[in-house]
Amino acid sequence: MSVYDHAAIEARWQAWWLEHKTFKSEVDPTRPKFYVLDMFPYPSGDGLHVGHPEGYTATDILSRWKRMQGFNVLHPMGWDAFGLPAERHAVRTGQHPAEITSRNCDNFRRQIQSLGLSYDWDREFSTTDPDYVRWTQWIFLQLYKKGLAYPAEVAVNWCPALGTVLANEEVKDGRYVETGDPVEKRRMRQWMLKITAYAERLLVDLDDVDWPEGIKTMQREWIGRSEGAEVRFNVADGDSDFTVFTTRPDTLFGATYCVLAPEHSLVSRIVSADCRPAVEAYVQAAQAKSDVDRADTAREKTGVFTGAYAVNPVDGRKLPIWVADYVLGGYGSGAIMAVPGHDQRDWDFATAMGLPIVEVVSGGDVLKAAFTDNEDGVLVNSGLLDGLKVPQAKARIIQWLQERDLGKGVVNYKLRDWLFSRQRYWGEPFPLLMDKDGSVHAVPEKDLPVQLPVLDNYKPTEDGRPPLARAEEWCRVTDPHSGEVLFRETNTMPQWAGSCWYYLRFCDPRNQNEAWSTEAERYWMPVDLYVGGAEHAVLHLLYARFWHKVLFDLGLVHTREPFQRLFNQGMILAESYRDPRGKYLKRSEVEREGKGWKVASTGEAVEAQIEKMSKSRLNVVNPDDMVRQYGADAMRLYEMFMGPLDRDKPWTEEGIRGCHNFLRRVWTLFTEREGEGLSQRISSAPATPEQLALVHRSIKAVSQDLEEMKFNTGIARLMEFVNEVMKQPELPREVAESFLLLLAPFAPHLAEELWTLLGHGDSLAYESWPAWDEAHCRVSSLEVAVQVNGKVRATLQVDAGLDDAAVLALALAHEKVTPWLEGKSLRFSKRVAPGVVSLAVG
RNA sequence: GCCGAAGUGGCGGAAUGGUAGACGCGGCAGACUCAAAAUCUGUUGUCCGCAAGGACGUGGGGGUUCAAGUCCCCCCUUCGGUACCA
Repeated sequence: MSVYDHAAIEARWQAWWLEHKTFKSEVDPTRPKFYVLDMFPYPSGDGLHVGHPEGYTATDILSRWKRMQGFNVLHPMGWDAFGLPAERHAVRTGQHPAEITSRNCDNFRRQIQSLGLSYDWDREFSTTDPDYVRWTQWIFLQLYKKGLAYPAEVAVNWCPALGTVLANEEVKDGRYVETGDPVEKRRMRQWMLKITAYAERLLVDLDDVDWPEGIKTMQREWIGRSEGAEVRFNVADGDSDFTVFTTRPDTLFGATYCVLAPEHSLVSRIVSADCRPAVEAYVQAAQAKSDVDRADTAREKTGVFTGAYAVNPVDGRKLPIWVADYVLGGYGSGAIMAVPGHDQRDWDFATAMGLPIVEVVSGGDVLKAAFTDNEDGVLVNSGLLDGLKVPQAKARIIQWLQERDLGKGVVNYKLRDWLFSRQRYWGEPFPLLMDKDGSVHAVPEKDLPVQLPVLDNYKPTEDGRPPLARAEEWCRVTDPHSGEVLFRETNTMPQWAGSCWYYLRFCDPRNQNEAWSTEAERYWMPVDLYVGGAEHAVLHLLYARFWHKVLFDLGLVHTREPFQRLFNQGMILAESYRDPRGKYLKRSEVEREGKGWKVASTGEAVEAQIEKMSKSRLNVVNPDDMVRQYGADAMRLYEMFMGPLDRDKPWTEEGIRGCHNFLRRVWTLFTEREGEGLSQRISSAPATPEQLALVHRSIKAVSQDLEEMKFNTGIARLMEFVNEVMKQPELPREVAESFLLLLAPFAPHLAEELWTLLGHGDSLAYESWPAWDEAHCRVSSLEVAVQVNGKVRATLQVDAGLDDAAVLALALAHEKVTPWLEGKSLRFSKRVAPGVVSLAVG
């Protein structure tokens, strides 16, 4: 008997697939398409860890399965290769980021190919390829021409540690989400994309995609639509006014003061002389306050009176105007009317400052807390609104305001425009030129791509301008027509740019004349299944949807949404070990001691915990090691066998060993005999009814599990099949072949090898997926459990053809059942399922 | 605080309202072996019992049902997301 030599088998088939371009796909209108896409990786210098291939394996299994079902499968892979790590490396070493990137891509490709993933490698590209950058810039120009890209002097999130600005979405609690570096506010001229123009469609079209509800909810909350009204307030004894946004215009009679955000432009104009020092101090302090501090909702509310009053448009009452930082400058109009009776924040503020609280919606006790019910509450103390319920009162007052031109119903969004420029080197240059007056000129499309200049230093300039400003020659361009000297934009695009449209380029990646052909886009799009981590729930997925909608409006794509179905795989976790001082230890430095762990060299007790894999925790598992020891097929199998794809799961080496054992059992099943070749167990005899039942049930179960992406239970079915046939002396050829086809998507190398051993000359990649026949799934006899008052008291073996009445009679007469019925009256008796009889006595 | 997901053996996990724990890991026993490893076979929720068998058991508490891990109500814990958005 030969041994299962996974290394040789896997090398042979990987070479065969590459050489024969087995997984090359082309537009073919005669066949149905299936576009299955992985979120492409940033090729870091560390290479893959075993978390990456989880999603890749799942999509690969589906790709292989869909091919066997006759689909024309588009399954591409590429590299999201612009980004900061390569740039930092370049700053340190002086090497060009492109060199580093290209090395990393080679490594990622090697690792991915070593897993036998069936990508169409003819479609591979990197977002940093000039050929790709050209079209990224081209799309940017389309946005620019539509007025969706504009420069603005804005308060930005400046990260001193990185020397660049960040998008709102990249900052949380005043820190950069990736590194935790603090972020501060600065005013700078930046390029913005008008994503807010698409807020409503980005929200509404979520209804039409098959995404996890959680992700949809996160996007909806990020967009943050709220319906309300804008109301204009005049400042008493002056000629200025300001507008507030409120979702509760019905409570207008309950407003007892107004608040302006510290940033509000009106503050300095209306402040009274005696209040001015206090207000100016407060505004300054608010500006100096870090985002971390301002984001702290638990802290006491603060604010100062301006000395000015606003006039409530509904009743002419004078309301004091305050400045407080609980009102945000960037949302709505940066000003509110405060209704402490019915808004908890206003209530807190009013209580702290001794401002009056008035009840205008009955149902609560506004002395104790704000009453915020907005459905059944009835308006009081509100003139024309008295007696109305909240929804009716809202409609009524909006109408009243509109008739008098004092306000109007509006919809507001939390979503802000997308800050789209970065002060970095390793990104796409903007295809834009500035003249002396500061007017912007688009680079003609024929001159794209605008390539990055070569620099000898990738740091920002001494005076804080982006690295591209170092390339003085590159920056100066002479207009061929006017002879005028123009200056290039020295900001670059954020890393999100490249990933906003790569799924479209994959449809037609070698097109030299356009970003993609209509033919390819119409055939392949939309992406039928998109698999990746949930960490991109808002950022990438919102940005890509935005670009896609712009492209849709331009007639360049034919679907409203790019990703029809989205699936988020869970995280792969791993055990990590810390000594009593909290220092992390490698797996090789610790050993088992009873139920716990100890340091191998010193015997000191060690704390073990399951955590996210990371370099700093010393618990990263490298797929190269796993492939070497157990093989790519075992690696793939284990990634899927660990548990449901969407859950977080801990990696254990025992687990992958188990999957390796299973594959070795399969190998043994087919090859066990003296010498080489096929096992004598494989027979030409026809399958018995029992064998047919086994194989047809397996086909059915595996097919249904694949349909639902339940890979773990699908693999369990394959294991059950092998456990069963291992007990039998013969394995009919037809049964063996069906099994190999079921195994093929999961463990393709071994399946190919054994397929060949059975005498087939070609790859099984395009063999038909086996079909099951319900008639064969049936068995001649089955077990029936008999429950008495919900507890199983007996099981009987009955002929499958027996009718319910007969089975019931057998159950009632069974010797283990009768004692439970004695002296009781039968209240319920029924065969409630093929395998269950339920009896109730009392 | 709010939104979302999840709590099942020693571990990863399985289970259209119908025999809880499939499948795998780990453990135990046996076969093979001079021996070990590998492999194969059996066994393995907990408690009581020699056994037959019984009781208990899916985070906790109620409820619906002939029947609840699954459906309903309340609560606890963990993990993600979000946070003064008027």
